[in-house]
Amino acid sequence: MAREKRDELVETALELFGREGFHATGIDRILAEAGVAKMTLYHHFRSKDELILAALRLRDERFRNDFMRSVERKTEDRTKRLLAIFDVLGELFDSEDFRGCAFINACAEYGDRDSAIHAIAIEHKRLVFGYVRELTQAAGVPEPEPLARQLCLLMEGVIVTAQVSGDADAAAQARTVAELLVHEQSRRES
Amino acid sequence: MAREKRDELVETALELFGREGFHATGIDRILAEAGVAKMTLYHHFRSKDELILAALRLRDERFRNDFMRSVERKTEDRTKRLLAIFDVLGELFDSEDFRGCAFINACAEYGDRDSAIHAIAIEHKRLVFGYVRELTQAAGVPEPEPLARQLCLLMEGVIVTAQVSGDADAAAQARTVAELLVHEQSRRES
DNA sequence: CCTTGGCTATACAGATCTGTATAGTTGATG
DNA sequence: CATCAACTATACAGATCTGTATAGCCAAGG
Repeated sequence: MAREKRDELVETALELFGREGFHATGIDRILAEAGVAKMTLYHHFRSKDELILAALRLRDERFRNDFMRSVERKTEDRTKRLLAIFDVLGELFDSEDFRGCAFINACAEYGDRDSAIHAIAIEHKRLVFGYVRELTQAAGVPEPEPLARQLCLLMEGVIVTAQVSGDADAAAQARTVAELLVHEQSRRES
Repeated sequence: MAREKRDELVETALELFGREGFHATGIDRILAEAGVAKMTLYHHFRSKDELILAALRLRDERFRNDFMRSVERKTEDRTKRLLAIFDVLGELFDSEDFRGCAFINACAEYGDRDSAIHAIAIEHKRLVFGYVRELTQAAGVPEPEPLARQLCLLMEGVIVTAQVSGDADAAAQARTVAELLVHEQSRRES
């Protein structure tokens, strides 16, 4: 039972923070939407910042799971998976409530690098990079680390472009660049 | 004289919005820092949002001017200018008060696409893209438009990565990708 | 039955926010 | 000198924010 209200809060908070932003979303709004009393919130969390952190932790876990699963379901071919990354991102943008990367947005509002909120964003990006590097390694390219970094740069670019300019086609653009990068690596291999 | 106080306000606002964020920066803070009375602000601007818009307009103008000038000073070679983009960005990140792209950050806080603030961000990105397309056209590549889009994706990726993860080296990574893209185009040309 | 712990409801403290009202100051220009 | 416009100073309205204090409900488990 202890979990239910807490989870309700984090879930609602994540949605509202994503839709309206962190500062713009008041505690009261979250409580009303979640149907939870204020004292319950402060029983589970020390402050609003702690709730933000919990929401971002959930987002990190959920996003990475969904992302990995989606990429791996696209194809068994280890090389094609590197391109599937951008197909998965492209599908993400079709959702009408897409509001960009929650962690990039968090860094926009909490720019201080010492902030725990900013720190969790850094960690999220590090973990995503780790996964992409696993993919490049599995693909057996000669230089997996640099390729992973390049792909991550493209990913960030695609996400931001889709968010700001609403250009869902950006994913396809990035995919062609990724093809070139992968092709270049396999050329160097031979 | 009319301009001075107004300019002071916009200048201070731009700096504080960049450092702390838009919602997190109160009017009173801007007034104190600028040394201006509150009534003066509301004489020049109808609301805080109008001040934000003015600050972003200044930012757009200033950024694009600086950016274009910097790129063009790097080299006269029209093709190398496409790579110089990323050298210029890399230098930007060295500044310790670099807080990412003000327009990406604005979209994080004002996610609604109908918002005037979001709209000015879209316009900024459109103008930057226009400049990059001019560069690719001047370089005489066979497909200037797609190349410009790809370069812009990389630019966004670099900016965000430098902001979130503090990875100033990202610019160099992006540069190598750009080299490959440009090289590929000149190969297709022949 | 009775205690305990999670949850609710309400009220409030104290700060901060945007925006306004009012009255006074200053400085350039006719 | 007089006027006019920009600017200042102060106070305040009204909303909203985070966080706390207090008191009570309700259901599960010994």
